[in-house]
Amino acid sequence: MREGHTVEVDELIESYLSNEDIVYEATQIFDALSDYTRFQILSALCVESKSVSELKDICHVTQSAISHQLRLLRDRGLVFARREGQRVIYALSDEHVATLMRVGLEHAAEAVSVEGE
Amino acid sequence: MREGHTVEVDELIESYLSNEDIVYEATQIFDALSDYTRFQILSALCVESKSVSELKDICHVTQSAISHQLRLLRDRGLVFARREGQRVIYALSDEHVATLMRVGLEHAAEAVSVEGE
DNA sequence: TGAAAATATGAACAAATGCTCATATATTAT
DNA sequence: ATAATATATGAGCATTTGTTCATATTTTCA
Repeated sequence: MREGHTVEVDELIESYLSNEDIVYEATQIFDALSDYTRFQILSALCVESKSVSELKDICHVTQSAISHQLRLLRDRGLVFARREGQRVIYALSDEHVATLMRVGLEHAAEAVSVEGE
Repeated sequence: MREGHTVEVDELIESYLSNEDIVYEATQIFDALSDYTRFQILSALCVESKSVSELKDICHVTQSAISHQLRLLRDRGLVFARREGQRVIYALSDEHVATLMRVGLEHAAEAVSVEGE
């Protein structure tokens, strides 16, 4: 969309927009994706389920920081955990997350390439 | 996605994930959508371009608050402004925003309906 | 030119956020 | 039972965030 072109919004979507709870819930999922560490966690889980320590290695932050962020993601229903011996394995629990990340990354890739000249 | 089912991530997307700048840029667009006021602004602009005072009426916050948020959205390249007499008309400048909001709202609608029983 | 209307912006501040540190809990192996 | 490993969690803290208030800036109209 450029130069004054507007997007058609589905009727269904418009009905969602008038529902405060739904709008708030939507902002919550975007918030989950707005932090660098959480985004790394979720993108790692998009590829495959992983333990806390694996996620710690990927994200280069402390175990505590990972656990705190995983709790937030759990509370928001974006991931779920299952114990496997000493390890706790986390997995994505929402199919929309991968879609959002894909669209967000496509947007970002364009933005970065434009900015870099 | 449920019960251990994992999502296939496109090769292109995986290359994006290894680019720090792109990942950061992606978190920035999600951050833009993570605030209730900004989400209202962007969803209003999805339907049609609007002036600051129109947005103020829609979002039920002060003119100053709207202008501050519009500046943030402008700085991140999500909206652009054109003057029309005394008014300044804002419009979406990114086609991905509408897609993201649609997917986010679909997710939210499911989440809210599940929570509500 | 001067007043009114619309928008932008800087300072200040309370609230939220993400991290670290210390410590608790849970599981396995000795 | 005890130690070692993996994970969770509460408190504290520095930073960020979203808002309000006061004040600029811009445009129109009398």
